[in-house]
Amino acid sequence: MFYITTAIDYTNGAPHIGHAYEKVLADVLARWHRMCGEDVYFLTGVDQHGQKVQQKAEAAGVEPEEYANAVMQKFIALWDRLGLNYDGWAATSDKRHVACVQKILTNLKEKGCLYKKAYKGFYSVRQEQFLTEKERNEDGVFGPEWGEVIELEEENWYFNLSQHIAWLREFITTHPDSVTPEFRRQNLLNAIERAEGVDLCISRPKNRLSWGIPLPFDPDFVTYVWFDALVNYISFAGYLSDGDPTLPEFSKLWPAACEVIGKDILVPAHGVYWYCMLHAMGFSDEEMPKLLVHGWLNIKGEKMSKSLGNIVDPNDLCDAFGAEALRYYLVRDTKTGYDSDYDPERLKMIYNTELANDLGNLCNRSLNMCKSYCGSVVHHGEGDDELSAALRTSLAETEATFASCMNAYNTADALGALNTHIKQCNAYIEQTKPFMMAKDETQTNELHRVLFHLLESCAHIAYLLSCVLPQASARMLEQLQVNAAALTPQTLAWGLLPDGHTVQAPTPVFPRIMSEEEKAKAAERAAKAAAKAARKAAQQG
RNA sequence: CGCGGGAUGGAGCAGCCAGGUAGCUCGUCAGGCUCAUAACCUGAAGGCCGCAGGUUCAAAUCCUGCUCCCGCAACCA
Repeated sequence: MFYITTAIDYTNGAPHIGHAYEKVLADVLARWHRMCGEDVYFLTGVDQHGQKVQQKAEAAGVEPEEYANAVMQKFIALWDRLGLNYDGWAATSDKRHVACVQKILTNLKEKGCLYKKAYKGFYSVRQEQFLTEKERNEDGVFGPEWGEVIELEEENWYFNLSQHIAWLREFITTHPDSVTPEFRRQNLLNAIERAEGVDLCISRPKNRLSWGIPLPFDPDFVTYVWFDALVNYISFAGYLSDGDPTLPEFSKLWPAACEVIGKDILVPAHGVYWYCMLHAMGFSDEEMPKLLVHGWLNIKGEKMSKSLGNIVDPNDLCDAFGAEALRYYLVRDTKTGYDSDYDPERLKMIYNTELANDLGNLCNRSLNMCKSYCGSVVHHGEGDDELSAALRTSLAETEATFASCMNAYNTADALGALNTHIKQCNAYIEQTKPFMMAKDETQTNELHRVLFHLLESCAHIAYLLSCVLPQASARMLEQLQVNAAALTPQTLAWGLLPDGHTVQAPTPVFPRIMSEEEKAKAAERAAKAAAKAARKAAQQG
């Protein structure tokens, strides 16, 4: 079982391209493992509780639940548009989740992991949190970013996080695959050193915050939003569900093979709180989830933020370039784990070169030659030649590289490998010149062999791309008349197209995206080439 | 000495862990082709691999020092 989750998005604002990146990455990985014949469960959702949602709702004059659900619809609509194929939807106001969180809290209290104590300190009304000495600025005062700061004494419930830190350090140290990439794991280890000796406050007084899950043993409090949100990975996997038929069977899913999160919520939320929560619940080292930590998409080197006003709406990109172009860009032009720069010019460039010019054009010209020269019937042809043998070797190597990269979450290099083979196919056409062979009846056999090699390559590529471009892939396979339902990357072998197989006439799957200016420039270049050809013809004549 | 990421031809990146002719994509220039989505193929120009030392027969790669950029308060993946 490959159980993959994403961070659940906070419903206090509309989704942006960063949200889309994480979900597309997870969807691509989920689809890949599904292709490989594994049982896959892909969970994503939204984090609805907490102070900020309550505040936004108050400002909008609606109930928090209504507000959270309205924002949730924006996320769902975007995920639909981007073709996310998730199996479970984790919305934290879901009754099943609430029940699970409360059971966990009850269990932890019975185990003695929770305690109530009074805390007196400086409290930021705006940020709704107690401040520590670290929050003081150089002048020894709390800066204006905290708004009004008052001294407050308050009782709250605490989770004995500090009791688990020694175990956590040992676990992370001895489990190199717990956090990917490696340098993020080092970040976490550094953070653990600093996290010592502090317990986690897991409650908020109801008079301050009502939009949350009530503590089952103390009705004056609701659960701290992180303690609530992190539980989604197990609550929606069926943990403590008493066989609820609307939820999966927990023992089949857990532990998660891959929890996809952003770099900002590794420390302390996932790397410290979550692992320690699970440890407190009684999960063993072998039952800990693995974290895949991705970087951020920056805008021209700057962090994307509401305050800078450089937020990118994925819906606009879908309008301009199409959802699949965006999917391809997000997993092709980012190195998983590291920050990348978002640049719409690059999105267009990559789409035009790799999908339109290289792959789309390859499929189109190959199918077109098959139609014109062979009545759209694929013949294997007798014998062999060096160029064709090299092409088959290239394809086999490409498929191996693609698989190993995808298994290592390295989507960029997986797609890069495919593109390299696509380029080789285009070069193979120039080298073998099937369009010349078609004019010579004695070369029919060679022509058949070349076209078969091209179309067979197209079929393999289209199939492998289905985890990134499900719709475009389906259209290519349709034109190639290949049923990919029973295929797996492991059993993918030469000969998908049987001798005598009939394909369809081509229709471009990836039309080029060009502005009027670019069209004019291209026309100018074409005119120049035509003039040159004419001049040459005149010279020869 | 707070932590971490980065600095490689015009742009974006790989190579560094396991030293040995500096690679990829885009762009530019020239040539070729005509099956194709004004697409494709070939070739060329363009880099003292941030700076300074050191180790070595040999350093983008290892070591030391330094400079610069970006994150680490909030909005926020």
